[in-house]
Amino acid sequence: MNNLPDKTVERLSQYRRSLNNQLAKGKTHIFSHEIANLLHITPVQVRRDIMLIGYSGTLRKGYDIQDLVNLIGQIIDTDNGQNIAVIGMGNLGKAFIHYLYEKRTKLKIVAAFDVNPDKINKSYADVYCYHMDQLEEIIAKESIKIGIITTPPEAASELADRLRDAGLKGILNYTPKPLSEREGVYLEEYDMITSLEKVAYFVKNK
Amino acid sequence: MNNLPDKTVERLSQYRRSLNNQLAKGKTHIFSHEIANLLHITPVQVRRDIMLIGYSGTLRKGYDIQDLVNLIGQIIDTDNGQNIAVIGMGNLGKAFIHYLYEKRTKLKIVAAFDVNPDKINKSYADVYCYHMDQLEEIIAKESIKIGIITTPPEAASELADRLRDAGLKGILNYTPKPLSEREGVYLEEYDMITSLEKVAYFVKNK
DNA sequence: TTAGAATTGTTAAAAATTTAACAACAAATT
DNA sequence: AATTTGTTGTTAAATTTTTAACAATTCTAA
Repeated sequence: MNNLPDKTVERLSQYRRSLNNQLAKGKTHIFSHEIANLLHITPVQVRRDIMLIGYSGTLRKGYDIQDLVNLIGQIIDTDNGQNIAVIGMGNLGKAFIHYLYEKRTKLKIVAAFDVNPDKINKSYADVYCYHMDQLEEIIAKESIKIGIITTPPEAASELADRLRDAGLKGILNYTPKPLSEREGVYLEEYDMITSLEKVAYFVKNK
Repeated sequence: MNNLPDKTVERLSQYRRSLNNQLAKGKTHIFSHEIANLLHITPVQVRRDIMLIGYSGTLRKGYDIQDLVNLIGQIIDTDNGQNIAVIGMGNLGKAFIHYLYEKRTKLKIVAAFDVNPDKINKSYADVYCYHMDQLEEIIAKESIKIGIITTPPEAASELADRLRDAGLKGILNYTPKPLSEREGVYLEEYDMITSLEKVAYFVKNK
């Protein structure tokens, strides 16, 4: 199950969350068009994605939600979960920590880093904040594999080097300054202003 | 200039920011491969995007950065800018406000809303926070056209209705619960956990 | 002054992603 | 029992997005 299209991977994550919500409501089965409505995509796309991961529903009864959730978990989670660090304990860093707090997910934020003494040596939503100097030490100790960079943009590039050298395998860069690729590190960029400007453009032109 | 591909629109926003950085460094011209390096995409893609917006560079001299910035502005900005509201003054809402603070952009966050008395009737980075009850009133007064929803997910759907009824044309939904489409409102969803899970998947499988 | 190198603009090809079409079949209805 | 309806799984078509290829042109240097 290692050749899924990028877009399918993104949707699997979304399917799982919606499906978990449905489970919580006591639903046990769901049709492709119901999933599609939840995420406002098309039913075909849902069926196709589900086909790609090799799951089969029951005709006229739909998909067993629990089974599907489990299978998606097998595909996108690792067995023991993955440990994550947040670098930069600003609003955005806190937002991430808060987001994952108490969520049933295999992804676990196990450390935060900052340089501001007001933030260091305290916990926020059970995540302890260390001084940036301890980056390498804590990454090794906690076997952290993924880092979320939420510092000011000037710091990002040097940090990415340190993270790579410390053995991280994935970086999610939330600063507006794009990073260059580093061998052996999967890099995902996200820029909040781009999203906003995209909305602004389509508001203007549609 | 109203039929640009989605992906091109996203990149234009990124080009502009990088180009402004270069301007600030005193550079006046830039080659397609330089832009490409800054954003780690290919030079062809840069040239193609620039072709699509109808700009021409000078052979062997590259693109005039200021001209290009101006043109991108004409395309993705509106003449008088667009007013934006942040709904939900949590970490994420604050992160957005902070992000846009003092940036030279036509997008302006002119109001924030919350229900928490600790947050209401105060300013954060020059953005005043109102009680949610005043939503319609302030949207009308400030002619706000775009809303960023950063509340807890339970509140999102009802809010989207109120925003639509109040005349908003674009919604950026940052809560993990996808909204359904509303006639006449451009909707962009973004989910932080999806980004993370995507990174986790590719870390696992590559 | 000619040859070589660098760079744009654009058409065409390739790759990725989405959508359509429909056969297969289970359940519900007549 | 036959017909209709609803739903999946999948192949094929369509669309969108990216990449390749290269002619045209300008600059540099021999």
